[in-house]
Formats: sequence, C-alpha cells, structure tokens
Amino acid sequence: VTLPDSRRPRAPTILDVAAHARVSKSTVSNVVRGSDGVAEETRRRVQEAIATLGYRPNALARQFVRQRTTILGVLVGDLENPFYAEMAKGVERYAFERGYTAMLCNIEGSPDFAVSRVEALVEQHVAGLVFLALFGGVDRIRAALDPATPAVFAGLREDWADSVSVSDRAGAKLAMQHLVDLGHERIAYLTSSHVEERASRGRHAGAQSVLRAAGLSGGPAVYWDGEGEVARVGGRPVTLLSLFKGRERHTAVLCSNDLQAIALLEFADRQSLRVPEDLAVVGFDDIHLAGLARISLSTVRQPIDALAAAAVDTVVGRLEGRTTGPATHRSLEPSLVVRGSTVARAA
Amino acid sequence: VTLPDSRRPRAPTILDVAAHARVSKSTVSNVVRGSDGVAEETRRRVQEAIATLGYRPNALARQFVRQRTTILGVLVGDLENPFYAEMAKGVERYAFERGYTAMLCNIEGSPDFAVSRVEALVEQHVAGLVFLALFGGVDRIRAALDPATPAVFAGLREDWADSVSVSDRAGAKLAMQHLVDLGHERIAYLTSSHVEERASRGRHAGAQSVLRAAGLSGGPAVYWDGEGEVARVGGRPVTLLSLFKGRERHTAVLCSNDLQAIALLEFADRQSLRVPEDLAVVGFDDIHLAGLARISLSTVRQPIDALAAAAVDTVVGRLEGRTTGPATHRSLEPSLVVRGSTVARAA
DNA sequence: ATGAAAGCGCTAACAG
DNA sequence: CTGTTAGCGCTTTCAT
Repeated sequence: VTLPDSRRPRAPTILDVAAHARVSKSTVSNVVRGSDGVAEETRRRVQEAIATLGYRPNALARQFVRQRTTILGVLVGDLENPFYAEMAKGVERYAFERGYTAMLCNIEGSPDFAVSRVEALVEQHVAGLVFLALFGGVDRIRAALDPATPAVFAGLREDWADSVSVSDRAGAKLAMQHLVDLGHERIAYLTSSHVEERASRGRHAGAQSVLRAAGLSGGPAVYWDGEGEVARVGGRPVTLLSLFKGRERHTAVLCSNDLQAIALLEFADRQSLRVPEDLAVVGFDDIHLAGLARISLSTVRQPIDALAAAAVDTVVGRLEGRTTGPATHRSLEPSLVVRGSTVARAA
Repeated sequence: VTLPDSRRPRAPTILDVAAHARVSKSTVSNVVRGSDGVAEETRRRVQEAIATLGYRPNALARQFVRQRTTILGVLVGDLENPFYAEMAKGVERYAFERGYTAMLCNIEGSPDFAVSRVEALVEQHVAGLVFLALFGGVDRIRAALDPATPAVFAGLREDWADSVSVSDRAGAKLAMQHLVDLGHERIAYLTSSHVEERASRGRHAGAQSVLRAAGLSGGPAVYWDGEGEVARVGGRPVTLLSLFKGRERHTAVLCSNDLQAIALLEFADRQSLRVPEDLAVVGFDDIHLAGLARISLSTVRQPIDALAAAAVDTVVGRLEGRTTGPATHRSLEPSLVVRGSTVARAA
C-alpha cells in the first residue's frame, strides 16, 4: 500500500506555500488560520499558491504545537442500547457541526473499560469529554481526568462537572402518577446494574413519593438484569414471577429503562401474563423501539436530541471560554408517553 | 477550569526524566518505547524517574514526529440501526484490544456526511479506516482518501480495498429457499435506499436464482423506505398494500435488512395482514431485536462479531506489515434463523 | 503588514 | 549500550 519513500512526494508544507507565494511562512499561517491583518493582495497570492500546490494543513503539527486537539471524547454506556446509540449519534452530529470530531468509546457497563477509555482519551489530549454514562469507580475516573479538560455529563448528573439531564424524580413521578391514576395499588420499581446508581435512586425516590402521597406502600427496588427468572430484592434472590402472583401480587411495574421494560414484556409473554391487563409496564427513555406497534411501551420520554445538543453546547462553551466557573447543571423536562403497555387499545 | 499558566506546572517531559535519571533523552525514549538494548540497571533508573515524576508520554508529540496516529477511523452507516451499532461496538472493542482507539463517525446514509467525515479522519492522519457502510459518491470518497492509509470494508464489499463480508447471494438464497420450501409461489424482494446498492443487487440476484430454479417468476426489486404506504417498483410508485392484495398477491417477502422487515411487520399489523399466515417475512442481519418474542423475525444471520473482528484484523495486518499487495476479500458464511414471521409457532 | 526565529516533545539516525 | 543531533510542520511572540 505504501509507496517507497523516494517515490512518494512529500505533502506540501506551509514552507512550500510560502516559497511559492514569495512570502514568509508566518504570513501563510495567518492566511490559513483566517487571522486578519493580511493585505488583500497578499492573501490572494497565498490562497492561489495553496490551491495550485494542493496544500492541506497538517492537523498533527497544529495539535502538537497547540497541545490541544479538536477531538471530543464521548464515553458511551453501551451502543447496543438504543438510548446510548441515539445519544451518541446526536452528539457526533452536533460536535461535527461545531468543528469537532467525536471519538466514541464504548464502556460496556464496565468500570475497567471506562477507566482505560478515559486514559486513552486524555492521552490523545481530547479537547473535551462527554459522558453518556458512568459506572463504578468514579474516583479512578476522576484521577484519570485532566483538570484542564472540560467534561460534561449528558443524560445523567454528577455534581463535580457540568451536566445536562432530565430530572429522574420528575420522570418517575409522571410514570407513577399515571399508574396510580389507572387504579394500580401495588407497583414495583425494577432496576438493574446497567442503570447508573444515582439515576436509579432518583427514579426510585420519585416513585416512592407518589405512592406515599397516594397512601400506597412502596417497596424496595427490585434488581433484575433482563434475563433469567431471578431478581434480587435488598440483596436476596427472589423469583421474578413471585412478584406477579398470589394475593400480594404487583399489578404494575416501573422499569428503570426501556430495554429492561422490553425484557419484562418478553418475560410476561412467556409467562402468559397479559399486558396491560395482568401487568402494566412503564419504561424510561422512550427509545424508538418503544413505539413499535408490537412493543407499544408506555414510557417516560427523555428528549434525547435536546440532551445531546445541550451537552455539546456546554463543553464547547467551556472550550471557547464562554463559560467559566463552577459546574453548571441544566435540567430538561421529561414527559410521559402512554401506549399499550399500560392502557389497552380501543379495539 | 484552566489555571493561570504561571501556576500550572508543566507536565514533565522526556527531558525532565532524562535529567532525573542522569541519562540522555534517547535512552528514556528507548525505555518508554520498550526498545531493547537498554541495560537492565539503566532501565530501572529510568523507570524509577518516570514513576517519581509521574511522567506520561505526550501522544501528540509522538504522533507528530511519526506522522501517524494509533487512531482507527470507523465510518458507520447509522447508529440508530442496531446492525451498525453492534458492528461499531465490536470494532471499537477489537481495535482497543490491539492498541488502537476508534473514532466513530456516523454518516447517516448521506454521501455528503460520508465525504466530510472521511476528510476529517484523513486530516487527523488516522492509521486506518474501517467502513461499515458507503453511500453514493464512491469517487469523492476515494479522492478524499490517502492512498497510504489502509481501509477495510466490513459487512460490505468494494473491490478496490480489503473487505470482510458475507455473501449477499448466499444469504438471500438461504432465505428464498426457505420460503420456497414453505410453498410460497409469489415472493417479493424489498429493498431501500438505506442498503448499499451492491449488497442489495447481490441479494436480489440470489433471490432470483432460487426462484428461477424453482420454476417461479421473480419480480423487480421493490423500494420502500420503511414508512408511508407508497413503494416504488422500477421507479414507478405503487401502494405497498397492492403487493399483498388481489389474485396476484405476494404471500412472502424477503427484506434487505431487519429494520425494514420490522417496519413491514408494523405495516402488516396496521393492515390486519396476519404474519405469517397472510404474509411471511424474512429479514437480513439478525439484529438482537429480531429475536424478541414480539418480533420473532426469521432472518439471515450475519456473524456480526466475527465480521468486526476480522475487519480489525485486516487493517491491523496492513498497518503492521503482515499483509501487503492487492486487496483481499474474506467471505464469512451467513446462516438462516427461522422464527415466527415465516412459521407459525406451535401453540 | 510582513518576516525572523524560537520552540512544542518526541523519534530516529548516527557516533562514540 | 548510551549520547548527540537534526528535524517533524506549525504557531507565536517580537522586530521591522
């Protein structure tokens, strides 16, 4: 693939352009960077030289001398989760529009992956970081971070850095109130290790508060990873099915994300539990999938595109000096999308 | 966020380490790069200095002097399509395992996006490129490419560069033979602009050959973008429904990818066409989604993880000089996954 | 408005 | 085995 060195003509440098245009390399640099204070006539000559030589600035050299890239590092929870995929897509697009290239790293829910990816990104001197997720070992992550590199959390919140997210409490409340309004009295909150701790706690708290206000009793969070028949309540294993059988059965569930809710629908189908008659299910995120007729999952919608846009805005604001000072926290509004998993469709 | 320059201590450089260890910077460089020919004792001293100073090699400087990065550029068709998301995930992981960082760019099915992303990647001097998709304007893409940067196509084939893919013909044949075996006599081939031309043609050809061999008549490819009621056959609009109604109705469809097949299931549901009784549907890719009980889509499975692994292997092979010479083309085997969209489940 | 010059931190010959 | 040296291509003062 590579030609022998002697035969491959070196790409033209700023020096070649300078010679061709009979100016100094500083002037060429000024023209290339669009700095003002270059005579119109000179600028023209330089641009002509650039064109005829086919000069392309060497990004590596620029990055080196400035000790800064125009790369935005993006930490993705798991690309297989459409929520992250959609967020990642949005972030990539907005970043590109603003002149940054996105470097997506998939941390697959693993703290070790997260740390190694952050280290790689920092080593690359990325201009900024966008976290779409964070699992475990916050200390190790923070240690790997360069304090001069702005970071923003999108779709989740950490106090020590900028963030853009929806209120987990508010979202969970919307969902819970909907279930309570439908007459459900025993409603479980299902979460999993794939959902960030803090987000999950917020959602649980929101759920509890609605239940209390309605005079109903809330239970502890139930952990279920979306496969197998066994869940955990307060660290003790219980069969998932036991939650939905017997006198004390739950008739509705709020899931901590759509993927889990869909897995629960699967489970219900296998167990011949009718949804929504025997079991109402609400998810969280509103991934596209949730809207398919065959899934038809009621869920709490996160404004994914707006989150992505705001997150990019936030880091870029720091990078361009428009924002300084302590961490900012923007909160966007969740909304409820009612579908067939809670309300039987009119036939 | 940034401390005043005077107060932020410059990160230690190779020179500081050299001074501290009382050796020359070349020796430090040799130790850092793991080059042999360094006395054990010296190596120890240097490593100690590195540790006490907390020295971290400056990747930007290295990249600059070598005029090469360890970044792999990855062109993704559309992250919202789980097929690409799963591929991207695999590529990122395998690349990282081999010491490369992946830079994912989403081209969203647009030629302009593709060109601009490739330009950005080339400007960054990525070590290699992995194309998971390619839409239109191949010439513009090739023009933007640096001939010294190896590129590989994963999941699709282009003759002018390395590729790893499954045979579209073989895959389509598996699917078609399945439908023919089930007794279907009028089977449509549905494709869309989101599927690469070449792949789509291969799948259509495979489908046709099975139909001919069975003495059945194949038709032209039907274009449908997954939404709306209107499709196009040979450039002329027809209502999608007309394909499935009347005496000449098709009783089965082979779709060019799973996402389209799922959209077709939606359509069928809306039109009260029963699947598989009135209409059998086969997809292509076998994204996870296809296996959900509520979707249960029969499909042609592409070995996504193997494709990703092989693709990374291929570029890395070029980069490390293990492969030279003309473009290589690896072909992996597709397989058929039969589910409820073609065969009614036993009750 | 333009030019001269000093690096940025590292690699890679080449000498010793 | 270790040190010396010459850049890589660009940005950025600082003179002119």
